[in-house]
Amino acid sequence: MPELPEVEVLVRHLRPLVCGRTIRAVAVRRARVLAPTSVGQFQHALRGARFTGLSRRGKYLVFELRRPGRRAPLILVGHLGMTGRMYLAPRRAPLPKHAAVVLDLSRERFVYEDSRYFGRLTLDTRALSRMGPEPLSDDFTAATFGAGLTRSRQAIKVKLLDQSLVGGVGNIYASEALFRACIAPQLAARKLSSAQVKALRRTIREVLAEAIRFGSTIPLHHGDKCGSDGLFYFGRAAGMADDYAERLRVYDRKGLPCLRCRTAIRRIVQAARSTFYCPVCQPRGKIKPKAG
DNA sequence: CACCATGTTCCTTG
DNA sequence: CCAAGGAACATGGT
Repeated sequence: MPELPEVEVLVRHLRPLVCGRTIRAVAVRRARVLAPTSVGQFQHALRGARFTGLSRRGKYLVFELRRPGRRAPLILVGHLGMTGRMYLAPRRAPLPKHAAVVLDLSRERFVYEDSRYFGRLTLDTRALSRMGPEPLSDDFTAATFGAGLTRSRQAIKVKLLDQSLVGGVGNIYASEALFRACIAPQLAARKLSSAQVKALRRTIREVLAEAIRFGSTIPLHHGDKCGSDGLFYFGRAAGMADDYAERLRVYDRKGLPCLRCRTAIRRIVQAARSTFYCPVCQPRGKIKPKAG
């Protein structure tokens, strides 16, 4: 359930639930998700610690904890990979098959499950410092963004995914932002005009902010049962309200008519990921003058 | 069996 | 040193 908006919604949901709670016991069922932190380091650091804050950076969750007798806060970094979920569950509830880390609080427990184990829950904070500015903050300027793009020959869609120029844009919203800005995903990053850079900066902020707003209106039911975790609405889950259909305008719409011009949406593969776009609204070359 | 999947990192090559 | 491309990671759904 990745991408920035889903993480933002999750962080807002979890913050009041975890803050103030103390970790009584730490169970690691899949050591890989802690890497490069070892199981021993992880358990030693977290046992007895109390959650004092939770924020988001790009697609990362940043937990802040305090330990008795220690001044400095402890930072715990989470990432959901492709299939991760984090939630509080009753202590007696059965653990899911792919529970990776379980933190015992007093009457409940914090569960991090991830069927593919691509996510992380670690003390290593290096990924945070490598990431570009927050797309919704004032740090994300057209000037900085444009300067970064100028140095890259990569296709703009691929460049957006590497997180270095702006943090938190994933595969779905990269296609969505490019569609709204009418920029072809194959266009080399350095070839964007300054008008296109400004437009893309604006549409990135727009699609992310809209998705957060939309996600905030959906009730979250995590934990056991209800196979539809409230956070999977960003995928192609069934039972979605109608406004959902309007949210994603190109992603996963291969062969369907473009909502702007009715041309069939195309799917291509870039850097081993699907990209969806409208060949008419997002032209690669110069826009030809209409020939009669 | 085939192909697809919301992500990141590491390795190789130029 | 840097940019770019591809494999790897691991599991489940269609």
